[in-house]
Amino acid sequence: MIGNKIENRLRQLARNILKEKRSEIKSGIRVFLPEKIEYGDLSSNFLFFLAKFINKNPQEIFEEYKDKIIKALPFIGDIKVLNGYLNFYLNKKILFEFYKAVALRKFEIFKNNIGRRQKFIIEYVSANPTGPLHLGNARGAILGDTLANLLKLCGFRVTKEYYVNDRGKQVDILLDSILYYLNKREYKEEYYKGEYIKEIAEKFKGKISSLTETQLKKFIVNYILENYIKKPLYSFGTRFDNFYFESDLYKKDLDKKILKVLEKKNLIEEKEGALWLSLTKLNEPKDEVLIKKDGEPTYFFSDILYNYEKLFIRRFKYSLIIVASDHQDHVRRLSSVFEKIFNVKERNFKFLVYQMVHLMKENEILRMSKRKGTYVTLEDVINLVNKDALRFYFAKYAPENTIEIDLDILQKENEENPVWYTLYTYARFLGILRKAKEQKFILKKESVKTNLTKSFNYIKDKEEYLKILRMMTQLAQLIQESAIFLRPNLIFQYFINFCKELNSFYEKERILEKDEYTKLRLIFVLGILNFLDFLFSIFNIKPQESLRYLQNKSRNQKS
RNA sequence: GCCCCUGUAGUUCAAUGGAAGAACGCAGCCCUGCGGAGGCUGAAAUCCAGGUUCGAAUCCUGGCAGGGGCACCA
Repeated sequence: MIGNKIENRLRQLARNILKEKRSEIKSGIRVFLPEKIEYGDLSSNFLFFLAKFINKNPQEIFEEYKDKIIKALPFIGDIKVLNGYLNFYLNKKILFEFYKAVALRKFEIFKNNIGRRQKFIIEYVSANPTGPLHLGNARGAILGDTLANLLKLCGFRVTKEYYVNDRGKQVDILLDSILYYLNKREYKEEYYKGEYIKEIAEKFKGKISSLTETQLKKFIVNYILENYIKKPLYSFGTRFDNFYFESDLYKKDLDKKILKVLEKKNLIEEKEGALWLSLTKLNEPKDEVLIKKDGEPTYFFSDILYNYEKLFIRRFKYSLIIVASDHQDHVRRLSSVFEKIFNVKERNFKFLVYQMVHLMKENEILRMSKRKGTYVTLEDVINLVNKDALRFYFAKYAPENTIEIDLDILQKENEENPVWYTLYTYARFLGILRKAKEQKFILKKESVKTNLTKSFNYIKDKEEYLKILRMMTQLAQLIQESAIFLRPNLIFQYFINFCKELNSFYEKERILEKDEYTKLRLIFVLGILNFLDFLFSIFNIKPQESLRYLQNKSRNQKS
């Protein structure tokens, strides 16, 4: 990736100039995307960094080392200084590489290799199999999907996993809730309510007497997993590589092994009939129960086993767990366990805590609770609004921000939702190809290949065309940045800005003209459409060929 | 009480210590058009007070305001 190449060369040059400060150079000198494309295709803080150690301002430093900088970066193109930034403009050779790539759908050009084929497990959603998924889970799903896609583009071997808590007290309560419905239990406040309990009770009514409780629980959990979790996830566009069951952790004596390890480290204590992990010895505010006095392991203990299994048995080099902020403290303690007891480095065991999704109703937060049966399921919401609209709506937010959506507004969401803008842009450019076809301009793959160079030579000095192409090249850098910082919302921002440029281009430049260059311009359009396909795919969205869906949606709104 | 997250145009959001950027709304302009559900132009913002820094929306300290968490639940 070109940004990394520049970064390495600049760091090398800094080492030559400064003759020391090695560690600071590595983290201090960076290449990044400039605020505006007018500033360049890529930028660096190189001069600011040197200014710290050399008593001169960035401009003077540039004058002094200009030749060396140019010599270090012979492959790049123009190098300019503005406001102390070093700005790079890619040369035509590099631009042509990108041009060729998008026209021929060779999206590898946007990849990088910081992952070096290492195994990366990303765990997300992982909602309890005690009821339907709700809207908040969808935020985790879109974050996980998008980050998984980005990490793959960075060369990691990614496994997407859903952890199923199929044992423990909540599952016991689930079974009791169903038995209560069938008049086999006394009422308790804690029982789950909601239509699905009735449905499952009716479904399993006949089998109750012939099955053990353990078997029943297994059936029920699987039923919920299939119908109330996997099904809405699939229609939302989320696929997992693996569903890992908590109960499987206790089949290989891993629990005994881990307990022994902890005992050896003198971190186990018996208090009030339960087995405790002495986290206070590791400077944590409180201890944690591992085995309850009834002999059952806690969720926390299972999580230690589960993540130990990920890192040391399945040998994932990197683990990322995406959770909502109501798990923030749990996750912090877990991280502390792995760093302090198992010596796992922070960068190998990462967490992304995203803030809650609040459903607003008349300016008040609608509190969602599975037990009370007062929640809006993901399925309900994607029946109301287009799932891509919902995906895009969530994709806009940085993870650490709370999302507040009014259901009424979400229902009305049509042209106000940015996804319509991107789809509209796509449709406009697709319209050009369709019109071309009507006028007997048919682009064959062979013809694209043979005319690529001509097409590039035609567009390469035209400002409007060039701006679009240059923006496309920036995606390579952006993919790496948004993956490293776990911020898929950066891609969203870029997407909207890119569409804005496309519409501006569309107004200014005509493609289908009565001259001999139409074919050359059509190749450019083809590249744009391919590129948009690629952008949509990062969000697991497939662009639609027409906007008919949207028109129906607006009509529905009126009726 | 303790811990975590957030406070940016009228509104909803963005910005790894580096050049505050969009969308919706608002004002003006552009329809004999490759899809006007567009485009162009403009007005408009970093909660308050200190500090660190060549440089702070971003880091630190103290306020103020909102959200989340502090179970032998998951």
